[in-house]
Amino acid sequence: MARGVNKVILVGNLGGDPEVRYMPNGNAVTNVTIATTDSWKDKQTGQQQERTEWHRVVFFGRLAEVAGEYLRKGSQVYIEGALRTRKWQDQSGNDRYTTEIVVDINGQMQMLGGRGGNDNSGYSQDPGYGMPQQRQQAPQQQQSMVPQQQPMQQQQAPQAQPQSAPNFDDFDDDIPF
Amino acid sequence: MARGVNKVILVGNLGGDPEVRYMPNGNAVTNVTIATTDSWKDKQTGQQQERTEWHRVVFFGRLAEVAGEYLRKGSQVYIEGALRTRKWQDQSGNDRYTTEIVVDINGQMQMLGGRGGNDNSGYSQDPGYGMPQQRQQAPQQQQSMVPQQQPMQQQQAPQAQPQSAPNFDDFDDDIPF
Amino acid sequence: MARGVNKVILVGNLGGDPEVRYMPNGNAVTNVTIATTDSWKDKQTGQQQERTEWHRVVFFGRLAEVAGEYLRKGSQVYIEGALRTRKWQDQSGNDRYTTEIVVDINGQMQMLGGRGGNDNSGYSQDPGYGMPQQRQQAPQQQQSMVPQQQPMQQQQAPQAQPQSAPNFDDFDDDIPF
Amino acid sequence: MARGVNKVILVGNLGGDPEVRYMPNGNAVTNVTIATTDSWKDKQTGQQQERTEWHRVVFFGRLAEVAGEYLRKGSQVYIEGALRTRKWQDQSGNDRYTTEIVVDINGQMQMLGGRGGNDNSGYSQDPGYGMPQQRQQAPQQQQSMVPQQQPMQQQQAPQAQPQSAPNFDDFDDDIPF
DNA sequence: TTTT
DNA sequence: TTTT
Repeated sequence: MARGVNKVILVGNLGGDPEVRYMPNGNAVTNVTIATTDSWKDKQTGQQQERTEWHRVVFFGRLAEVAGEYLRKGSQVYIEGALRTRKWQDQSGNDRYTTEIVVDINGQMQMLGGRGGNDNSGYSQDPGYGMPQQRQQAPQQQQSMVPQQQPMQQQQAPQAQPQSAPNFDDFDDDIPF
Repeated sequence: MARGVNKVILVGNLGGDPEVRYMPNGNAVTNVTIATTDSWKDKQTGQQQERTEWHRVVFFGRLAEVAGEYLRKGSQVYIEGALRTRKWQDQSGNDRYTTEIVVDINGQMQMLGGRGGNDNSGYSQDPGYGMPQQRQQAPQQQQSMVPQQQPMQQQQAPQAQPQSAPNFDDFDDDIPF
Repeated sequence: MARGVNKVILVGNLGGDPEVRYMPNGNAVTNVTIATTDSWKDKQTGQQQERTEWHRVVFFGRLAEVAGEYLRKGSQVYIEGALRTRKWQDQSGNDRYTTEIVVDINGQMQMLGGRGGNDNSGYSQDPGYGMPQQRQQAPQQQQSMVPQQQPMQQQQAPQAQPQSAPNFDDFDDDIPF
Repeated sequence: MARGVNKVILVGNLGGDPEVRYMPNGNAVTNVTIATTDSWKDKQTGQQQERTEWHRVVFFGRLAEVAGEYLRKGSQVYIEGALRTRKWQDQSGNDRYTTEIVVDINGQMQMLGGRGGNDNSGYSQDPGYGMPQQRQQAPQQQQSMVPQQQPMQQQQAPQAQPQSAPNFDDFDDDIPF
């Protein structure tokens, strides 16, 4: 069903809580950023160097639900997905491109470790891997309200592809990454 | 040597001949674009759909030499590398971001099949996998001249990191991808 | 759906034509062996060394059909699957273990290159990637007859798991690999 | 340097403490077993099914030292390596084959989570990821003594390959896996 | 047993 | 811009 292979494997930590949106058809789409850090010794100076790479990851389908429910800022996660570069227009009408890792039915997600990041629950107890973190309000209800009133396709309306990526309308400026 | 895993695996075809540059220290840096195509049947219409993804791949070190010498437009290739998002400024001074797959000493490259793409040599004979394609002029000499006169760091001069990505000063406009 | 990740990625060549069997329920199961070759320079002697690794690969489901139809001895292929070690008894009743790479609905298979291996058709023309190689008899009919008369589960009959591996009852001795 | 790709990626937990041996040249070789568990819903019965796969992993070089020092029974780990099937003789002189995942300079290892397994230190405090677990005696000294007096090749002496896997002389019988 |  |  494909000519070629397009595969990304990441193990890293979430830079913030997941952002869950709902498509008009009710399907969840969850965005996270994942940091991977590389360190090496500089050959010239002998100094230890470090570089953190931030990855935009978009979950679709069932994994979008799971990611939204179980992942939190700081969570360590294994993901497997595919690269996709989206074209969009900034407010001056210039074409911009953003590359994301799409994790859908063909991908995989594994929560790692037992300290599932920051649960923001006010007490430090680790609810544990495999045990859903309780939120004050059911995330499905709470979050599905907003995007249904204010659908995602807003900026990308003319494109209207089935698998189009969500907008990032909560970014302060036109630099999505 | 790393906190996390940042891995990309691609199997696809080159969209054009490799572009080999040389760093001031003589190291080669080779850029290619690789297409991967996904196809699926639309659930609504039952129509066969197709989407081609284009990936920017940057080879460093020994693989930069090999890629420049053996790969050609159309070549099928397996690569393994890491994602890196580079920040750069367009001519209006706005920050832009480009995501590439870096293939260096930690990565891998495998030429696939036996038809090593288009050799542009004027006759259709396939020189074969494992046999260097002769060019009119030795690539090392021809190409190493230019960047040594006009070094790559031009736009990124203030940064001067050992692992900084090459500039793309031959692009006609400010959209690198 | 899984605790952990169990993933194998191979690019190599088939050591022989695929062997297609059919389960009592009509599902195909296709076995191939794939060679991957590693070469390196011996640090002591400076000699070029080479080691070929042979991998048992078992396709299930749709990919079993595709592999049986399109792959041939010598075909270059990309596969992605999972490791599975099967326990079996040799004729002395001793436990033996065989490790295979299972490529099922969670896996992937990509035919590479354009020379799809040896087509055994008596002329050297390459039937081409994406064009089914014609056999003398329809493989489905021809091959589905035999296993239905003589089902695969023979030795493993008591287990009868849906995803149990095929027997290798056509091996001359008790060493399956 | 290779024809083909031979890559394994695992995320799982150690079934026991690592076993570190030292080659006559002083290089460490560390063996662990890693469990990955797959679960799925049986289509017939609707029952949740589970299958644990055990993988033999052999670390060489620097990662052998790191694995021996930081990993413990229960540790969650990401590894990337290559498949290798070793031939050996059981006590009846019959050929046997064991498939392992070799993690050497070309591979990768990442400790996951923060609870680095059981540290056997008598108190439950987690020494933390990235902080070496102190042993009563320096592992290098303690362990390098024994294998130098009693080299690894013992059972496999006739083979004496540089990269031969260590014996598992603490297994009760001749079934290495 | 493959391939280059 | 590639490939089938």
